[in-house]
Amino acid sequence: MGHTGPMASEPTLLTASAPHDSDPCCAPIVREAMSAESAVTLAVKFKAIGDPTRLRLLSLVAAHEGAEACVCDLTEPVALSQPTVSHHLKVLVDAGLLTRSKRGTWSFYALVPGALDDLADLLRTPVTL
Amino acid sequence: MGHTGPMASEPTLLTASAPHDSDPCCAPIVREAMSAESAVTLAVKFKAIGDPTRLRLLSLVAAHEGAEACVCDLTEPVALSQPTVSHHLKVLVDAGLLTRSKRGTWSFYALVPGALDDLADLLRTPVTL
DNA sequence: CACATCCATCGATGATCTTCGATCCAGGCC
DNA sequence: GGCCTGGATCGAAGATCATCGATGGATGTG
Repeated sequence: MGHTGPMASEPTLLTASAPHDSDPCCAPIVREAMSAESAVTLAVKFKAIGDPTRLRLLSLVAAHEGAEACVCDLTEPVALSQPTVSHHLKVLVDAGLLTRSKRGTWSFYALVPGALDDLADLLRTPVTL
Repeated sequence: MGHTGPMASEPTLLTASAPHDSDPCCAPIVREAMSAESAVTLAVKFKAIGDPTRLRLLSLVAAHEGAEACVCDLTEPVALSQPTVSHHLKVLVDAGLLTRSKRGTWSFYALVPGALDDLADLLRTPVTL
């Protein structure tokens, strides 16, 4: 589906700022630390885990036997209907955080290896302020 | 404001799963790796950075001179109105990611030290699967 | 073949969110 | 005091989202 890239070109959240200006406020230049496109791409991923249900689904999948789970494993713990769970799983797949593999009648969802770690790296502040 | 806690009691996203069951699907028990309350609390933080505008605001504040910025510094880079920028900043403050300090007429926003790193730690997978 | 199970997709509905102009409050300045 | 500026708050409009029941496709079973 084209979502398994290691998002190599993603800049870190905080790039170094250049020392500048001396006014107390409203400096004419404000260097844009993050491009608008990168923000959109990144926001999709963070928005995917910015929902309690999807956060629990992610956790349930990872904690499940074999680090994968099918939809029928997840509907009961989150107490939501099957279409709703399928919808949330699709969001997570589209965000590149989960993979779907069909075996027989079942669809098994599993964590994309390193996807969460990549997100974690982007949140790291480069220097302790 | 009560948002500067190090969220010590927050469990990691992925707790160890107990080996169990042998059916291919629909195991009767699925241990809940993350409580519903933790998911809600965490989702608030991730939802806060799950928006392109807020992601850029966070980045702009961090990259700004002195690692702080006022509203008038941010409206132009994100090309949004002042009320909208104030709203987004409030969301970030409520999520515990930014602090607001009023000096004179201006409100200066700055990163909460360690807040992003705490989020990053929660995303880390405990064991490489 | 007939039937059951698992699941994705399709509207629809109600809630939440984003954005704005208008307004109001607080400080600084004449 | 009067005036200006920075910013928070207040509705309101439009968009997006979460959730569901209903449906249909795909696979396995009798």
